[in-house]
Amino acid sequence: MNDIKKQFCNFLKNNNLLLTAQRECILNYILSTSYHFDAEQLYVQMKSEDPSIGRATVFRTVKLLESSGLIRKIRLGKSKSYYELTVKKKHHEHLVCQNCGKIIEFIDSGLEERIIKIAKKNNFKINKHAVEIFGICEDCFKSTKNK
Amino acid sequence: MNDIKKQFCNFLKNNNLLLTAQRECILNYILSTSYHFDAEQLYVQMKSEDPSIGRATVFRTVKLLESSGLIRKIRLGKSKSYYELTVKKKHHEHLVCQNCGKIIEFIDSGLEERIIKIAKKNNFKINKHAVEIFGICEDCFKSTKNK
DNA sequence: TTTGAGATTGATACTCAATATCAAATATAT
DNA sequence: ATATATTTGATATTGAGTATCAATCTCAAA
Ligand SMILES: [Zn+2]
Ligand SMILES: [Zn+2]
Ligand SMILES: [Zn+2]
Ligand SMILES: [Zn+2]
Repeated sequence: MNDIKKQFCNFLKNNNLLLTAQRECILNYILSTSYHFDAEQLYVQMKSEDPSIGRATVFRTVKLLESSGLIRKIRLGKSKSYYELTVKKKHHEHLVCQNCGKIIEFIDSGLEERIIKIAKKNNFKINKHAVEIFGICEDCFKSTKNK
Repeated sequence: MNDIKKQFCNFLKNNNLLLTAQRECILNYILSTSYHFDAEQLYVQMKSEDPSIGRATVFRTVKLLESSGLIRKIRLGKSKSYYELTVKKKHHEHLVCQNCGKIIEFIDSGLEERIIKIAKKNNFKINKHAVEIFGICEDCFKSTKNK
């Protein structure tokens, strides 16, 4: 069993929860993909692997995975929640193209430091933060100009 | 008619829309308050002033006001959308206490500059951005420690 | 190995926020 | 007045997520 799975098992044990077949199956799947996903689309995927799995179970497991810290919720400007692994990839934020929907990830330590400073200045015990930038990506901008 | 109202009227004219009694009434109300609100709570308020107003009209008008740039959408970590005036107050971001729900507004020009730089570096034509910091406020943290 | 308390499941119904539909009412231009 | 376009409110519908609950599973203790 790899480290990430162990981490989830520990989380489960610490909370008197069990590692069930469904939970393991979902964990395996999200570890195998490494991009943004939402609970409904994860349900459809899991359903195709095991038609007996229920929607509620998938939604519940996504919550558990978020509580465990293995995934984090992102919004991407939509009404539903998206999620991404917090492990296997550095912490980053997102640029969202309002024209084509493309998501560009970026890492900016200056930005992260500023956020920590702001929290400190306000005596705020920071837990998480969300930074999202919306606009028009380079490709979309170019193709608009060409018209 | 004040400047802000004129701005909304221009927006309406430019889009072949009319300034109706309902729209004016809603505009007046949000100009008179200067804090975060959501569409449903605005509807309840407007209903109390004019019981004949419909929910759909309020939700539609909130959208119009957002398109016009007079208000902007913020999330505050909830599933519903909140809004706030973009005029009469400097652009700011939010700290959200996950314990008591308190919202702390802050202005940080360094943060704003970084965001603009990041967009530029990615050749991204920035339109808007969202920065929200979640955690525990000073008061909540103190009262936790005292236990 | 049984037993039983507690955890988990999937089906279903439900909530909540927001949107779509549409006929009636308003406004505007001629 | 008449034709055209916009807006309205009631209602139904969607979309995302949660609550309920009887049936099932797990596992430690007897
Ligand atoms: Zn694009
Ligand atoms: Zn990402
Ligand atoms: Zn607090
Ligand atoms: Zn604010």
